[in-house]
Amino acid sequence: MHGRGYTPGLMKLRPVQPEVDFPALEERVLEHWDATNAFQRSISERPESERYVFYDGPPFATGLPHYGHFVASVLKDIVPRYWTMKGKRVDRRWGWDCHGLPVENETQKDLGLKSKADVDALGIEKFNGACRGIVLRYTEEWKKSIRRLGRWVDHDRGYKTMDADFMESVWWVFSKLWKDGRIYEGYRVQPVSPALGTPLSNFEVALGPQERDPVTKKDGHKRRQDPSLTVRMRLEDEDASLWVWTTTPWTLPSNLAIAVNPKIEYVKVRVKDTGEVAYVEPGRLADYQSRGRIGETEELERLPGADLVGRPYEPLLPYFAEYQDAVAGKRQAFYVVGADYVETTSGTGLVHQAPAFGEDDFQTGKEHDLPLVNPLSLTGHFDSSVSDFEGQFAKDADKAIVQKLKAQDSVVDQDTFVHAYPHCYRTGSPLLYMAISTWFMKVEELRDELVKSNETSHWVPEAVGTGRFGNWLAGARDWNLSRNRFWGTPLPIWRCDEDPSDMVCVGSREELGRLCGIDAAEIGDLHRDKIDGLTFPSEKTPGGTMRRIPEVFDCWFESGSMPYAEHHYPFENKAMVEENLPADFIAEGLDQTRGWFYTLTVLSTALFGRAAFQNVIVNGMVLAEDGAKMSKSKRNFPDPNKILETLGADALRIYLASSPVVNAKPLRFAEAGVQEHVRAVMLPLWNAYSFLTRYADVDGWEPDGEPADPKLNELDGWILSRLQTLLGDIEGRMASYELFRVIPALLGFIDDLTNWYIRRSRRRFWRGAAEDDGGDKRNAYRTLHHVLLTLSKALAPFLPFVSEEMYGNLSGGAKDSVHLEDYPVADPAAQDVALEHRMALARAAVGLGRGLRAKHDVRTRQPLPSMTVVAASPEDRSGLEAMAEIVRDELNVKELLVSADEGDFVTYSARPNLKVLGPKFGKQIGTIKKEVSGFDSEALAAVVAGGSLGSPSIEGLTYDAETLLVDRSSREGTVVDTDGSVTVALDVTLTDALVREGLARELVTRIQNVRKDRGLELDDRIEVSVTCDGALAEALREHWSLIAGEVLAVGDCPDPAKGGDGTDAFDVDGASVSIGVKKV
RNA sequence: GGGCCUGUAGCUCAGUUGGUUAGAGCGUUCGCCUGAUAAGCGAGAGGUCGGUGGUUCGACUCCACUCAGGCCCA
Repeated sequence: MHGRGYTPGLMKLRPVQPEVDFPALEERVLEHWDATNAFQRSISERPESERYVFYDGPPFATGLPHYGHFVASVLKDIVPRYWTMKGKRVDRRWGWDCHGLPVENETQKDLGLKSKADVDALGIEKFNGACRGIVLRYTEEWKKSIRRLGRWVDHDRGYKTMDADFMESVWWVFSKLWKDGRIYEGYRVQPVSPALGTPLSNFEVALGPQERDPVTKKDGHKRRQDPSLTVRMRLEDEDASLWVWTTTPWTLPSNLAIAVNPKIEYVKVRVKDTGEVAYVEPGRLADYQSRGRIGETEELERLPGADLVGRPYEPLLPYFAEYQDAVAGKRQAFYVVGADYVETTSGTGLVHQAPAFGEDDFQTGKEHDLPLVNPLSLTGHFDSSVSDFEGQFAKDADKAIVQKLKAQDSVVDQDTFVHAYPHCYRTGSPLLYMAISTWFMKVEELRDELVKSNETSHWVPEAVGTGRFGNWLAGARDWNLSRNRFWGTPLPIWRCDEDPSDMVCVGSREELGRLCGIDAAEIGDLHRDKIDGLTFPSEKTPGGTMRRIPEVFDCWFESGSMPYAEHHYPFENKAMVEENLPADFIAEGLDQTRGWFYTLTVLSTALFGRAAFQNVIVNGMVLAEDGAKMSKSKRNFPDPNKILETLGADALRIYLASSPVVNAKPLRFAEAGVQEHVRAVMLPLWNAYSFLTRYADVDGWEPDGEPADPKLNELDGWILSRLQTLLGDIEGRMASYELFRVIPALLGFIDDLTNWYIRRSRRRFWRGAAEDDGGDKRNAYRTLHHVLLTLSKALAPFLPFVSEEMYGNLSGGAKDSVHLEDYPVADPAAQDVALEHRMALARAAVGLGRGLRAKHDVRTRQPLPSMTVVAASPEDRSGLEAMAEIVRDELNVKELLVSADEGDFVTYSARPNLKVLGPKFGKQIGTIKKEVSGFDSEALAAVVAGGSLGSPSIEGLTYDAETLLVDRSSREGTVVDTDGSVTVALDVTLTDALVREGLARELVTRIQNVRKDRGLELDDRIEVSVTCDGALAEALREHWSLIAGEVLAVGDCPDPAKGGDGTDAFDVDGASVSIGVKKV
């Protein structure tokens, strides 16, 4: 990058300014990657024997990428980059999901097609051509955004589910299931949009018009008014009727049974006016009567529903009367059945059953072996079996049906009924529920194996795998995998037009060609428009012609086939695919639990008897900042591309990767959150990097390849040890795929590096070159260089851009890209736990000291005579003594005293340690609390010293260091503070000499500020003039050499009485001073 | 309607087998430090841990019910 090539090996560091434009830097890095072919090389330079298998879950390209895709993409980039640097060969191929209803809907809209019939009229070929045309219309935008995000993925060798090779593999998958006996044809009651002439998915039903119920205030389907008809069905074995209620008169021609609840009580009544005898549920009868729909009745008998079960009745309408006949000694239909679902909240308590037109009816029909009659086409028109209404639309036929029933005196009551009812999301017309022929995969029989193979997958978070997904597998139902649509992979079933049971499942183009007697090479595309016309003579049925059934696959079947189909398995790459099952890693959103995760698992288990993936990270949903769904119309979220352009991809990546969203929780996306990561991570990191390069430049230091000595200076040893600790943390967290725990560890390290290591080491770098420091400065450079270079590698998977920039400069271009490097391995031997501990003590002491200064209003520039640190353990005391220099310097005190006895500074109070005492003395805790609060400081001092106290009232209880928690508080009137493990006491006595030294430091700060204001370079030398008097003047004279050294002033002490060209005036503790600075 | 998840400071989130005074970051107030830093440090204010009831010596934590939101399924 930066337009120059790297010379491998060590070289002078390029000085880097603290001002930085991350987005511009990232653009340069992207160009560098392109120029060096870094992505391809990151794969090809790793051995084929070390494969790490990644599957990309394919998105639809019908919309633009949004934050949800970004989250998944960040995960799908970090993990493969990490394992690549760990030496693995990680192929990453992009995938596009091309089929499915969203695409068809979009196309229908574009072409102005309202219904399935319109599509038929246009022709499948044209329609599919249009679908193909729009599927990939946003791919360029996707490629651009994904590239800008820094995700490395191969688009050129990507797969599309509409490619003929992919589709052929899907055929193979299906044919394997077919051969294994896992496919069957069945019926399923589905919502049908008669206007579209097609069944709808539940998803589409939910898209339909919604409205709030005025009574229950709950959202639901749009409400509509339907006819409410109560009819009489005449019993065959008694001169009495069954009263039955329905809101869908058009289903009455298909009535085959009446359901009662065997457990509830019914009555037989005589209507006084008419003499009619009828059965009905008594509560419902009362309801009819209270509304004046039925006159007075006389109760004849009470009986449980179970007594009605089995009784035969006359068909209401004649169209399917043949099912009255007994077959094998059993009446086929037109009798009363028992069904637990029958309730008494509406109707008559007796429910009309048309098994083809309702889920409950269908299930009841299945249980009682009722026939399935459906006289309606998918467009809702009666066929010839219902001769009186043939050709009429079902809903339109309601009136005529009611007329006919009235004419034959079958109507008890006619009314209207308002209820929530699903409507078509595209045409607004009410949906019809009817049993449709569909193709199923047997999944229920596979449940145990599914659960077993899932146990071999590592889920992040774990609870999704065991809970949501595990439960779903355990209760899995057979998978309806056919759709009555056009743009999809056709089901490869050819069926004989003479004998529907004569079927052939085709598993390849070659097989189809052979059957049809054409050259397989002529069969290119496999979409419906190309293959529906291919027929062949039946082998089994003389004279029969085999034609393909019209259904296409549920597109989830295709995405679940992706591990095989992306490689055109088994037609190509057979051994490779089989060796690489299951995948090492996949990642998708929580919404895919029942989607991709499920279909991958089902197919892998059915085909190969194992899980499809070893590790999976599940991400949560990205919401808008207001907690609502991100919505284009509401404009409640910032443009993703704009975030990338203004704040940069690195910041966005770590914002997402460290948020709860990578642990399957919802994230409220906030631009301020991204900004915060620029501030908290990117800038400090950059400033540390800039610090090193600028000082190295000023000093003429160059990386010399020599390792830093951890023993020479505690600070160096400490940060080197902390680096190892960080690497160990990252290693563990990446091994368990807990990415959200990586960035916080990094934040802690960056804080240690910038706010302690560099802050404390500043003077070591600043020290004049001539000064003899025993190699301390050189060691500091070596240390910081090593830390930042190692960090650039460790951060590369997470912050691929800034780490590339840092690596390029710090390594002298050892490799073309940091992403071609090996990941730094944590070395436990290089950790110095004791050193980390004593540095933590020192930092605690410094923190307390700063707090005391603030509390007693003594600024840090004012030197103080001494501070005493008290620690109980000898190890801590010697540790603090070793850190005395650092603590003194940071706190600006002349002397650091370390003491074992805190008695002079603190008083003790105590609480019982409930965790220890609770289980043993449960009910006596109240007494114990009272006793313990009575102990005075001196008594407790004995406990602190290792002694013990007996309990006055409880037998067998002694209070000691284990059973008591001792609290410390500073003694009245002392300048003391404690955080429990460390106590510090600050001596705030001031002498005139100390005051003068403090003033000298004030002068240093003022002069430095003037330097900064004038824009002088770090190493510019200056002449200083100062005008002041009194104590300030004395301080100036007394400490001139110190001041001059700090501000890089040359010459003798200026005469404060003379002044000179002083222009910047300040107030120091009420005294005025003016300062002039001139570059020499 | 069913399954699962979430609800803790103004905001984003931690909170280990139940244990005492519920933490962090951001924001806010006051003070401090600063020639790497766009930063940093210290102190303060800010909480009925969604609600109700239960188990227990003790509940943010366990149980039941309930309210609100989310994902999926029906």
